Amino acid sequence: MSSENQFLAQRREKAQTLAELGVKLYSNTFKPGDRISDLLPKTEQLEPQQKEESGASYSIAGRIMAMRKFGKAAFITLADATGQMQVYIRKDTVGEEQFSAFKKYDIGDIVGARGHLFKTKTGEPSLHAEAIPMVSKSLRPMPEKWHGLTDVETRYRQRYVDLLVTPESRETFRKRVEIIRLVRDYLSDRGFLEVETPMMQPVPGGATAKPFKTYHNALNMDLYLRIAPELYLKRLLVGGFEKVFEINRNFRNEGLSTRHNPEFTMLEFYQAYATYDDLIDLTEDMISSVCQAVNGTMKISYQGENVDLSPPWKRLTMEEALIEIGGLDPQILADDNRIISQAKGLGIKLEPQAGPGKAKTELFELLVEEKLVDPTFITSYPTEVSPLARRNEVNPQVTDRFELFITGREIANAFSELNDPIDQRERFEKQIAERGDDDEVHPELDVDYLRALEYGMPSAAGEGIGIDRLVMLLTDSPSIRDVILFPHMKPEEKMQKEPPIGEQTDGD
RNA sequence: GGGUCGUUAACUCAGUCGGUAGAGUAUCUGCCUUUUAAGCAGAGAGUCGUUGGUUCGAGCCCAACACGACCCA
Repeated sequence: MSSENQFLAQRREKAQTLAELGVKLYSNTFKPGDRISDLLPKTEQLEPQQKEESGASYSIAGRIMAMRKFGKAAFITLADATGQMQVYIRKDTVGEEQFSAFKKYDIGDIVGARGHLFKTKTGEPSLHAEAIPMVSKSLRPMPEKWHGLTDVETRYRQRYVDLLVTPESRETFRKRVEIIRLVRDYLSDRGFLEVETPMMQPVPGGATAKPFKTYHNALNMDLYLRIAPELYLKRLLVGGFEKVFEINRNFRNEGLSTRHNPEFTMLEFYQAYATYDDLIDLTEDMISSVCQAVNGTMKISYQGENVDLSPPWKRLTMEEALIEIGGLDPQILADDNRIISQAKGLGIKLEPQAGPGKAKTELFELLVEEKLVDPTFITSYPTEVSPLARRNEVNPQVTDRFELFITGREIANAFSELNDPIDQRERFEKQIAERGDDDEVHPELDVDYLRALEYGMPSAAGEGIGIDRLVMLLTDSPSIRDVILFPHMKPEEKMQKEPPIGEQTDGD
């Protein structure tokens, strides 16, 4: 017998034995009437060794997480979606036939249990089973009960196992669901319409990033997985919807890291007749209230660092941040040439066409970003690095834009939208001229978007929030892979060699 | 793309100076009708990530590759 298959073979043999005893291995007739989280409170009044007076019968279903077998009795720990409960099985209760079948049950099997409630000698709430039907036979061993699954590679690749044995992981993904629901409700309650715009786009726009390319056979055309929904959402403002949002996937064909997955979830929302100032207030209120709802507090800890999300949040212009936090000399900042040479002097590589705005932004990323632990809005981004944002009326070198930083990371990016079609066309063309030779980024003029603007888009402000990063923050997760159920991984080599389960390769 | 670290039983991990591969859990057998990391006795389980190299001899030394983690770009 090959060692690789020792456990698989043993379990298949047991399954075979059970089948011969007349046990259905994959029955769909058992329907649990109760949830474990509902039963546990019913045992609260009971004394040790006391059974529930009514003697009422309950039924639950779940996975066997642990077994403590005796000769003619056993305790098993059963887990359903709501919690865990101990089930007591004894030969003289379930009968000889069922008990001998039960002896072949394994940790990992999904079973039903029907019986009455009681507390054991030690006060453990338990269900005394009168029946313990098999629901689904497991053919693979579960990870060790005490240490659980700590190998991160296995946790990411086999998330189903991780979720089974890692309560923290289940908790993180439950929180993720709740965070998204709260954000959705927050915006819906304020009159935003949730919409869906194309994920496959002929011209990928709305951000500077490398897109994934695909091909539509019937239409005989290239398409790109979207890098942002922005340009479509703003078309909807042209169409007369005044508040819209979308929560969905964006795709960027770039490197992977603890903060980057090739597909990630983005919230974008747009509000007509609003400016970026209005979105500062909304963002502060939304994120802090979501945190309060999910964590019960606004004072959280992220990877050992204390973060206070209580409003109001700090607001600084980029130049103020460079001076106050980055320690930059205001006189250098005021001089275009000196700011560029300062950036180069600190080892920042600037492309030849890069101007002072780019240099300031790079200096900000180097000197300031990681120091912004408590939430901070940074405003007055250089026009040079903000191709879609509206210029400031007083100082056209900067835009009416902010980014929100928490724990040194960008969480949100927002601006008053550019709705002058002439200005927009010029900025696109300039961008393309600068990026024209960069096939990977694939800059292209979105003429339909410009046509839409020419019909007239109301003044508006829009914002994007990286949902994965927000979830990381609110669940204290160090890696984006901890908040994405199935993060992208290279295929594992051995999966190509491993024969499918049930295929007998040994010759006995 | 570069650097550092890791990969040993199903899981969690040891493995000394290069000299026959170890433990706990899990599994199997026996005993055991209130245990809870149940217990007691016994047993089985390994392509040491892969491929080469050095060596009388490699889990250990060297090289390349694969996958992963972290840091950097």
